[in-house]
Amino acid sequence: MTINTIEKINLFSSKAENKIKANIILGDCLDVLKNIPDNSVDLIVTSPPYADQRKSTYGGISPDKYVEWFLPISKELLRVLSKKGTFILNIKEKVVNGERHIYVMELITAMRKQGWLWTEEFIWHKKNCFPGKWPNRFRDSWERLLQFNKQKDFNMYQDEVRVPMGDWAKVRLKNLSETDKKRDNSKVGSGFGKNVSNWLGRELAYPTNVLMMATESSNKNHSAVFPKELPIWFTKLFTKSGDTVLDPFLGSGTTSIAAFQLDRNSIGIEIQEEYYKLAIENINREIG
Amino acid sequence: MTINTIEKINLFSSKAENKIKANIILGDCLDVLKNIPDNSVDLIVTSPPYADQRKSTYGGISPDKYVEWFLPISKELLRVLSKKGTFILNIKEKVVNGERHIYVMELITAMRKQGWLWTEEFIWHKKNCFPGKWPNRFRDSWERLLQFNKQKDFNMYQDEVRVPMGDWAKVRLKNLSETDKKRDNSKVGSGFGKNVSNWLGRELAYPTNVLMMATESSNKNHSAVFPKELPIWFTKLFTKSGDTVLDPFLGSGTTSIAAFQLDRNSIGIEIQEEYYKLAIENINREIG
DNA sequence: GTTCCGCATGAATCGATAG
DNA sequence: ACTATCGATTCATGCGGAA
Repeated sequence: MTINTIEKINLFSSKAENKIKANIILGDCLDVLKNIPDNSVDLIVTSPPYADQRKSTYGGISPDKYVEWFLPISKELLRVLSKKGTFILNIKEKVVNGERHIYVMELITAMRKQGWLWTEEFIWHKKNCFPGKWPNRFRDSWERLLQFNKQKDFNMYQDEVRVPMGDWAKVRLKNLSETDKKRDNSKVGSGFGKNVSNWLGRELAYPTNVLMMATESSNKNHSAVFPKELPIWFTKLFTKSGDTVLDPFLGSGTTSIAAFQLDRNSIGIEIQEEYYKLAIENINREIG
Repeated sequence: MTINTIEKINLFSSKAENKIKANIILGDCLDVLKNIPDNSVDLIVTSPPYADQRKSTYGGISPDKYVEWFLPISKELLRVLSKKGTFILNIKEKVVNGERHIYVMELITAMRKQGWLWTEEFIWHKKNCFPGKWPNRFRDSWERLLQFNKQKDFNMYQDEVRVPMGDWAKVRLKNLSETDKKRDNSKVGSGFGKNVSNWLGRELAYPTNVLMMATESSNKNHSAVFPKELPIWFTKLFTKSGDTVLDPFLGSGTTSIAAFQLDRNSIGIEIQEEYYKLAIENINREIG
């Protein structure tokens, strides 16, 4: 197990420990998780390898064995999550033999038996989904974002993600992507809090449980399936500054970057060295 | 069991029997379905009463007994559906005790055991969802449109639902829905097939499995929960002219109207006399 | 005949109150 | 304690009336 820690001063903290730490860890998450204390994480956001994906890494989890593979991990996640914390699981069942496989439904059932509450199911509506054409199926342009909690009473900071009234997705995405480019050089970036301030004066509304976000395809080094807006949105919604965010399947580092920029501590675990290095590289680049 | 049949000549049919029939039937669908021959229906589109809804009618199906209540019906539906036919089930689980209930997942599992294939899950993204604010939950703005089939090889006419490409399409579609309503009395209406013909010359794209449609809210006589675009879309996608569409929970007649306008035969079953009469009224008004 | 504004209206959910 | 009912909350939409 190798740990790489990136630190910065949290200007807004009044605590003695006023540093924000991003820990990037190389290792199998099942092992690494066992070293994380109980109730110490405020938010878990992750997009685990899908069934039959990333074969080289996890030995090719077949759809039929997906639940069996994931349950020991979710058990550890349940342990490390704080009482009022939230677990967001990005997942989508694949088509097997012309039919949608039921491992996601089985997983929800099994996790409920483990003690998780299945609080909500958000939809990630991908505007630019994977192209293609099949005789009996249209392109799949949505994924599940399953919300699990330990108890009914969890932390939720709804005001942090309010959006202008009307067609919020369009306006928001447009502003966001434009600002995103400009902000590339600005070191102070804290998500798109800045943009929201531009909207003051307009009336704000609470969003719904459907998130319309485009996938990021323009990344040269690695195609981030998970757009940064996703962890940003959930981090703002379910944590406050100084909290800790965990991603047991970090990939190229998106979750950690989002957390770091929003002044949240983070723990990112990645089993593959190539991605581990890439994640460190990416997070260092993002903070300038 | 009372049957009301509305007929019209199918101008495009070359068959000897060139009439299109819309049968509206008053009765419990479980009884009525038993009189429908095997493999005689090409598409089933329905939106059954949700758990704990419409108590007066179905005796208030509790979420815990929902599967048990629905399975005998789905068994009949499996029998009457043609080999290459499709069953579209509109459903959404409600929140019970702070948690999403799992009766929908249990239903899918149980229907698979009955012999159904769970081919796909479309998302109906409702733009105007029910308002409200809660401390731990956002507004629910999507519903499931579960697609079931008898076999992997089913009829699907993808070209019938193609839409113009690009952002331009959005504007166009918006205008469309507004115009559509004004044209409520137009006798020729066959969904927005007419409009598609206006788009000839434009580049067309296949849609995805996310449908963005608003609920029709302020209908004077009775609010149709199911926007007409929904059965229109699925009827065009999964049937051809002269085929038969079935809705065992007809409500105010939306499915039958869509089928009739698209030159498909239809069977609509409704248990409540009030709705039955309303459906007949609505379909007669639609055809002028 | 247009466009603009105001209004009623929902496949809901939570928390409190009452039996 | 556990269930049943009720009020409060909130926003996209179509309709009707007015300029």
